[in-house]
Amino acid sequence: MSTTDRRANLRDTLIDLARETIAGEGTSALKARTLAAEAGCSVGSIYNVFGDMHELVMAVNGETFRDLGQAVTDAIVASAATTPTDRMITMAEAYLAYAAAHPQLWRALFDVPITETSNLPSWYLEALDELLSIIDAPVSDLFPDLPPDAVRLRTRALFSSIHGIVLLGIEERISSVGKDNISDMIRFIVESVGK
Amino acid sequence: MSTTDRRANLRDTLIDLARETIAGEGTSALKARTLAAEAGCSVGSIYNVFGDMHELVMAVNGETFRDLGQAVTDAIVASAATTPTDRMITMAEAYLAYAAAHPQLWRALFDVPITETSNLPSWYLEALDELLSIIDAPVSDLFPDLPPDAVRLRTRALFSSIHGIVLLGIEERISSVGKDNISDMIRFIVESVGK
DNA sequence: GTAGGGAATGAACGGCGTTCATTATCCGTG
DNA sequence: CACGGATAATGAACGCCGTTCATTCCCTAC
Repeated sequence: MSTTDRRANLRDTLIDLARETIAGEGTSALKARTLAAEAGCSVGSIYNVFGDMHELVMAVNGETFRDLGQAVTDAIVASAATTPTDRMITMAEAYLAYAAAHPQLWRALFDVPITETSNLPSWYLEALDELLSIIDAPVSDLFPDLPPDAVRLRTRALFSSIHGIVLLGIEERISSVGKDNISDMIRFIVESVGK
Repeated sequence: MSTTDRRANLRDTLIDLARETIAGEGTSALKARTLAAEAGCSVGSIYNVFGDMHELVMAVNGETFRDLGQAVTDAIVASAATTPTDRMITMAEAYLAYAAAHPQLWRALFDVPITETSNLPSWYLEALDELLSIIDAPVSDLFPDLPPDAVRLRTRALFSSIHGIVLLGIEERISSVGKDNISDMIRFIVESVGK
């Protein structure tokens, strides 16, 4: 095995272990020394692969984004939903299901520091853009006369709304709101938009 | 001045200084040593007043919550909005305005760790509850036949939606979405709900 | 076999929140 | 006023963190 291969191997190993830790105990539980011990390498080796720990989290997030997009797409393909509203509901429910199934990984997606948008990797905005473009389809069907920018604005509004409902819903799931309630809230908003 | 008074004074001083730091550079910029130097006391004294730094942030958040609620209430009182929909829009715009004016203080409200809901102070949930009860009024007017629980669920959905739009909108304000766009998204959602 | 260079190493650094033995201060009592 | 016990203030020290870098190791090309 060549040097390059081993390096790529270590990269994959680190990402896998990091994802496991994040999924189980959250981003803040990810420690360089612990990770190095788990991976069977030194702390320094981590920094030969990633510039810093944050970059590693972002690498995990990249894969999480792909998974999430796939989950939403799969849900649409698998469903028999026909009307734009039904399709939007299906997507939103898939989003909720993913967040509920992998709360810590999902949370890590939006835990990135936001001091400067410029230091967000470009693929990050592109990944979100891709997610939005999936939702564009039913929104566009719902408002066939609108130009693409206007459709995208409504898509953004809809996605942000669902995101907010899921976010606040999941965070205080003990207090009052159960998963059924979150579902009801999602349907209320989406159905309101879909006439 | 009695011991108790000075202690209360120190408490207020620390909260004020902490708010200044958080408002200017964010929660993560709040350091015990720096704060002690600014307040003219030792690091240990901070821990005589607050159990830990997190508790201090929560104290700041408590006042921020009051401010925010007041801002929303003031907006309603000042406006000539009559229809439920107009009143909801007024509230949502006030929420956006507050978040835009004090982004770091507003963000700190939702940066609390969420491992256990039980360790969230009860006044925290009550403060959010109070905010929701303000919004209940127009929602109840809009759906006069609904029982209080159902109204509250729709209120929650609406608030969460606006929150999500403001959250994602403010975070990437450089990239694409301007404040006007955020306003448009808010109106789109609220007006959809308001028929 | 060997020289060169990139990769691996882990001790060390600086910064953090938090603790706690020590010191200073207050206040009710004799 | 004097004194003693409780209470508050202090900041050095502790443990943990991410990150660095002088050193060592090992692979590869000649």
